[in-house]
Amino acid sequence: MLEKRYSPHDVEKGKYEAWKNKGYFTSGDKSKNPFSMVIPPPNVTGKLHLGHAWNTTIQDIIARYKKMQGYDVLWLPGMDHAGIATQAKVMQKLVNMGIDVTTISREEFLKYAWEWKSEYANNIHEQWAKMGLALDYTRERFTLDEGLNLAVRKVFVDLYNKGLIYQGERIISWDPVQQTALSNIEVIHQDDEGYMYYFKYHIVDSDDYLEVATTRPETMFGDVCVCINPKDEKYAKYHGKDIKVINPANGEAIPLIEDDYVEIGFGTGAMKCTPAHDPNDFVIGKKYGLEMPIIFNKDASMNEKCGKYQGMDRFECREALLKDIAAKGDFIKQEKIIHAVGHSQRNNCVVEPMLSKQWFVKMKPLAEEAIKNQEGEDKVTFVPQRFENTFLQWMNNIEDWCISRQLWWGHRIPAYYHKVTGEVVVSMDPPEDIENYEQDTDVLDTWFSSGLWPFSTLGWPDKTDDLERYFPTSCLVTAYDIIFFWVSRMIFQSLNVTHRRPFKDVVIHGLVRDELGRKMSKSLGNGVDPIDVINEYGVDALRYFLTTNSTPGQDMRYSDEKVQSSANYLNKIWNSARYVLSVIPEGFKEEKLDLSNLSALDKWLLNRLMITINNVTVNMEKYDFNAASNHLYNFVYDDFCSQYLEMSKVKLNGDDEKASNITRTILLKSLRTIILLIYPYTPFIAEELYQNLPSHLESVMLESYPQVEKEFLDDSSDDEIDLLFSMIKEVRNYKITNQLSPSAKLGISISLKIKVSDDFLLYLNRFTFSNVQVVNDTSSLNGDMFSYNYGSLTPKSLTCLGSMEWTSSLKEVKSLEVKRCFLTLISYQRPLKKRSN
RNA sequence: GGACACUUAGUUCAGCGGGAGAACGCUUCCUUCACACGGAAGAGGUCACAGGUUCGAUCCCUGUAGUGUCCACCA
Repeated sequence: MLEKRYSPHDVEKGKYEAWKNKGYFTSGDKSKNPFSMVIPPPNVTGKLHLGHAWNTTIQDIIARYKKMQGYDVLWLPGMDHAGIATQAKVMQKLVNMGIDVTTISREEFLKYAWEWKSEYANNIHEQWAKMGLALDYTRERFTLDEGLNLAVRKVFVDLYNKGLIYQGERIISWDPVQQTALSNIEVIHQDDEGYMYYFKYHIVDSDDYLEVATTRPETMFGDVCVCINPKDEKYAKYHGKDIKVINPANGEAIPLIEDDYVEIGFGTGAMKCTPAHDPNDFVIGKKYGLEMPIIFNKDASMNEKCGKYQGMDRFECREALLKDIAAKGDFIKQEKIIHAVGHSQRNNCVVEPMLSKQWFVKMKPLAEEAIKNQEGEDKVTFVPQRFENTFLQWMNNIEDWCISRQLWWGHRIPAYYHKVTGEVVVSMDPPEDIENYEQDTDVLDTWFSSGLWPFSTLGWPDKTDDLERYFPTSCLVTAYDIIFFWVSRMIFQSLNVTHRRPFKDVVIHGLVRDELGRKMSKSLGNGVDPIDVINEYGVDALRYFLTTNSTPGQDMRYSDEKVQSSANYLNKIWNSARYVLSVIPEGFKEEKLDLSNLSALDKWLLNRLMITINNVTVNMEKYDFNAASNHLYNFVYDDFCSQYLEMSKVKLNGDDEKASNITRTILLKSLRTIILLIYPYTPFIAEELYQNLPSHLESVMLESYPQVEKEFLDDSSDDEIDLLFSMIKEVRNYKITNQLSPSAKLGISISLKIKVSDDFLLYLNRFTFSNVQVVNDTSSLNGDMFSYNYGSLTPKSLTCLGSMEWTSSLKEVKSLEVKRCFLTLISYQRPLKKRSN
């Protein structure tokens, strides 16, 4: 027997372990068609947040739904080593432990990092369990495990041999805090307040000077020339002459170069050129074969090329330099500006463009392949579709990908340098005479290995059964903010390596924001811990809230009230189940239902039920969980609880045994269907209620998804039932607006223009507390006319369905003066479309 | 500078060529035996603005304004 109140924590207890131990999460039933997903591997850096909860719940719904549909579902779990983020956290931890991280060896550090990993992996496992995720743990992977390392090495070597990976000296974004190179998309451009500083660059052997502006005066130590446009009339007197100017930072004479690159009329028209610290200047430097002095140390302090400023932090140096130049009279002015400044995605420090030797992936050929693939049969379907544009736009404008990182935590680059000759060997395995070589000390960008995730986790490069069976995967679920980082990389890596798309569908969702619509962040302290929400409202309520409160691809606001409201809905289902089960006697035999033995109300309800199954299924197939759940919600509240369930009491209290048993059968059938339809969203309460059904399997997880039974798609009773509900509502409204008690007894005469069943009067009397009589001729009645419409289409289909008269035989009424009146019910036929979609 | 999204009830959001909806909040009534985490009946919206297409537009098109996000090397 169910408790009166739905108590989530009692319901949740023990179920996850039971499912898991029974092996319900394990894939591999070869008698079924496969359906596969890989989880977006969370970083092993911390706790899972609401975004993870949302992301994984969507996948869990899909997994459970597909399982019910008879698929062999593989949902593969795993975690990401998250190079920079994890290394930073582990380093911090070591500092806190009092360990000197400046002297620690690579091996020692990695030992600590692996300890960290196993600790955080545990946390994540616990959270997955709390969320109720049907993950196949027998296939769990880690982006840094041995199998994946093999895949990474293979891909690296293949790309290198194809000429798609190269080592080169180029301007990259340098993170001076982590002291590593970053890829372009790991740099976030923020509009920061800054200054444009104007300086005098004196012309050698002249009193004249050029006015040159910069936002980064400290880079002047790396200036190798000043550029003007050869057509700029402002500088006509310098054209074609061999002129040198004095760099006010260090007094060195540098050439004045004329190049079209400089835009006439922009700024002062004269541009300082620092090839090692600016991507544009780098191009000019290359063009003219200029020197490219690097002026920063790895931590972005000034190096030995900066004279007395050596050792200063770059920003300190800026201030000091400004003062010194001003003292010499060569500082003209400064203007406040707002400009885009690159920050590290990980630690928000200002990144420094810097010339550096790194490994790159040549992107053009890979991008072209990915773009072309979207035109063919094997394309990746984006849901919602508009995100395909986001993807294509990025692929169309992509630059080469810097993949080397100056870190320890990651896949080490399989390149070996000969100690004597300097020869570079790139190979899966170390050279046989390894003692003569040194392996590259860098590791790969984390996203390089996660880009292989959909096939590396299935055993690639080996031709495994899993790979054969589950790849390409069916579906991938992720938020829009990592389309560039991950989705697109999986697509081009997969196409290049396996010549197949990595997944058929990619379902994109938004971000969770706080109640005020702000991003949740540590610095704002507005994050919500899913575990807290679960402790307060239960995991099913959280899951239901997360997956039913936004449109695909849109952001969502977290709201305690909405989680509460979800819990209330579950309580509603709980109590409707309690009622249904309470009216089913021990050993009850279900009646065989067919249209001939059903009442108008029964037919109406079953029709609604079938339409609901259809609507839910259609939307589940579209990954529109909000729409799907709304259809079920409306059925549960309106059709089932408010109408059928209330009215069932009339039959069940009557003496028609057969009719009662049919009613019981329909109640059970509806309840069972509701449980099965809600189950993918809220598996815990569904399992609990399911176990209380008179007949059931070992677990709801073994059930099949409800199917539309066409014989019950019958709307022939809809007019009668709609009329009945309308009349009841109208009478109740009449009582309230006339300040009558709800149970006031009215005498009502009605004249009906459609044929109704015997039950009609029975229900009307019972639910209006009235004594209704049918009259054929309304002309003898007098009183006020009320008009009531429901639905509408065209005036042509207007049908007069009935009218009723009130009589004032009242008891216990507040106002005894009740007018005699007619209530005329007018019906337009509703458009069929509205009923069935 | 490009691109995308958003603007609908007091609030948060669905919907989308023909009926304007949900949740929460609000009003009135009801503790009748599934549920007060409830029930019944309501109030509340020129669906941002302006044009256009259409028999008909909240929905399609164009433009305007505002909001948000992403992308972009301009000194």
